[in-house]
Amino acid sequence: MSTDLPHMSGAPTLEDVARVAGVSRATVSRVINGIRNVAPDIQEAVHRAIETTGYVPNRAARSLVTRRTGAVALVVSGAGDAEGGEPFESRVFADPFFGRVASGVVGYLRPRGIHPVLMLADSAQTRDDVVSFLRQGSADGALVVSTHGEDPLPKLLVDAGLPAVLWARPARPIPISYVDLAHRAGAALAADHLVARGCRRVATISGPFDVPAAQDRLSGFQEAMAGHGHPYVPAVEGDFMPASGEAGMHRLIKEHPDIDGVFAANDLMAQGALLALRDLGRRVPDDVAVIGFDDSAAVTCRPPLTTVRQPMEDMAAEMARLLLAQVADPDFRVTSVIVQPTLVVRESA
Amino acid sequence: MSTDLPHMSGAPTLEDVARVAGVSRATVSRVINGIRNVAPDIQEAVHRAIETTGYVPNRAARSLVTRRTGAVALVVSGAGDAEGGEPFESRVFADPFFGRVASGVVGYLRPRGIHPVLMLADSAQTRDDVVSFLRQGSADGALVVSTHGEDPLPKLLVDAGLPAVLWARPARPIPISYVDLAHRAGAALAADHLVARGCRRVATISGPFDVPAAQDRLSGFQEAMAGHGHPYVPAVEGDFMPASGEAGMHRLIKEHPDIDGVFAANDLMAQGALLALRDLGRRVPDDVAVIGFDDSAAVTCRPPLTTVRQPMEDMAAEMARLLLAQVADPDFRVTSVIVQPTLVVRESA
DNA sequence: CACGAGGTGGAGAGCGCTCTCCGGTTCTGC
DNA sequence: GCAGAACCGGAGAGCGCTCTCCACCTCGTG
Repeated sequence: MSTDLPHMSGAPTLEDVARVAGVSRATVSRVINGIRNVAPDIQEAVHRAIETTGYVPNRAARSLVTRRTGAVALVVSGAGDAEGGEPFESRVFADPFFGRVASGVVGYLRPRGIHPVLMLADSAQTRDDVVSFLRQGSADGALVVSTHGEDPLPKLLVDAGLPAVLWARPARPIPISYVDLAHRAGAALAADHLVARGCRRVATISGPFDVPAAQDRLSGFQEAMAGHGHPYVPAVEGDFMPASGEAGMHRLIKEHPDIDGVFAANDLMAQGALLALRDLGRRVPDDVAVIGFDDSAAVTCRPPLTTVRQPMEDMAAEMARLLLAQVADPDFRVTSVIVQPTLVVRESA
Repeated sequence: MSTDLPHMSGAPTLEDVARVAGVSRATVSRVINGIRNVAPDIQEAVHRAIETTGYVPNRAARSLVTRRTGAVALVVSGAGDAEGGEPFESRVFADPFFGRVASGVVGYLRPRGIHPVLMLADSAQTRDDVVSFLRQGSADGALVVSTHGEDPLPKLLVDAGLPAVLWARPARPIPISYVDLAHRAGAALAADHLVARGCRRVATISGPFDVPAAQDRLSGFQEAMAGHGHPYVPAVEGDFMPASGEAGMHRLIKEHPDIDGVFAANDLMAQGALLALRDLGRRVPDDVAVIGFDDSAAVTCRPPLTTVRQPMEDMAAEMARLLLAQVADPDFRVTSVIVQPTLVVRESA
């Protein structure tokens, strides 16, 4: 249907549209970008010409001059040398956490016509790749989700002066925007609920101590319990995976057989804990109440998990919003957003 | 450390490197792209100049002339108007299926320095966006995962002459490359195993009838069972989600209380079926043997699921490989790859 | 020693777009 | 009725890169 122009090779360009519409390149550009006023009849002619030629602006040419790409990098950054030996990408994408973050990012970006470029950084080499990618002008900025607090990527980005927004507060203070959850407040919610429920012997399965969020959830929980008159809370360290929750639960019950309440630092570990409790013949929540964190895997558990909800999609969208603001205005100052969690009561506690 | 050049504004360009190295732009370009011979000492000088200037080639400028971007679109295409009302992106990214495909794609693309751009197409508008995106030259081709067989996107892509590779054979024949699993053979594997195990009353929980893969798994299973002397296999339709597996299992047991073997068209539904069987007090695998499909959620089930393994990561990598071949050589003919599944025996059957 | 072949670096023409000027036209106000 | 402002379209200079020519130089060969 776009064969009206007989002797044109390749994709139509602005020049072609201009010729068909009988105006100059500049005018077509103005119409397309809606910049300045253009007489209505000329606009009409240009639109018709675009229609007949099937013109689509060339992104490379455009971003060569505008210095904008309309793309952002969505980077998952962490260590690739896990014991499992499983490739980093497998672990990342298998994690429902990543899925929800991606969902929130895409939900915000898509209506704005911008798309995320998926990147993984799990080594010095790949971290440099991310920096190069941005410096090349392949994307306007980066949304970074680090799996470890000590991740060096954020600093590299800051040093290179590249727009970036982090998921979660970095372990060391860096002048960079981030979005995070009030983990301590969330953990306190869990503590309050367990105590209100009448639990007297409460323990916790923590996340890895080198993850700031895990630290906060642990200390927040311990503090809140102390406030309720329980200065000592047995704790075991997990790795946020179901198996570690299961193992942790077994250990806790072995060392403290009279436990009647458990707070797991995420739903996956809570799910593992549930499995362990069933194996041990303990009823949930009657014998042991269980509370998770994140509200990620909560409904697929048996019984459905009471959990501290982390609105990941909203937080991810907020990251995207901050990044775009930063890209649009280089003087945009570093801003951090702390989101409040809520307790979702289901059956496990 | 790159302040050696006092009066340079913005990022260093080829020109800057050339000046520092005392050669021409063309020579620097040749060194960077490794094209033609350049005298060793000059190469050395150029590399040093790149080092001191901190030069990174501008991607837009490069792709403007090469007509290559070094990016591919990873498109999830489906219907956005689900009953759930949940946004499309949430459902897509929550699905471990997508995670594994993404993992395979990234695993293949990353070592080659190319990155996938995440796109969702769930309406006529967004499908056009994908086509425009490619026509703009924002990506060199598309990897398309359709959630429904009748998805119109593949045809749009073919009509526009854009390089694309599909996950799974499209419902209507289209001249486009795809990678698919031998679903019927996989279902037969499940049938053989159930029969060999001694199951006499076998039923199946199918996927949505409008998904070609679900049809194939169903008919492949029925055919294989017929071959084993079981011409009639009770079947209920699910939607690949755990809840539908649970409901389906309840229905099957109600209508056929003596069932001793079940084949679910994916692991998620098998997981639901397991839940239902526990609620009903049936032991797995002693009373009822259960086989899933995909090997996606199999290990987190209780008991661990015997399942038909679909090597999704390998298949996704194969898609990427085909796409790059097609991008590199426009005359590359349409190729389809059919992957053979294997049976993974765990505890549930 | 002359001449052609082969190898190597430079000059310069674009790739398709945006955006700053500039010149011409139409309004406005006194 | 005219100066000045406001408006609007065109010309043209790049954005940073690749790549085709072309010029030059060094050999090898008859």
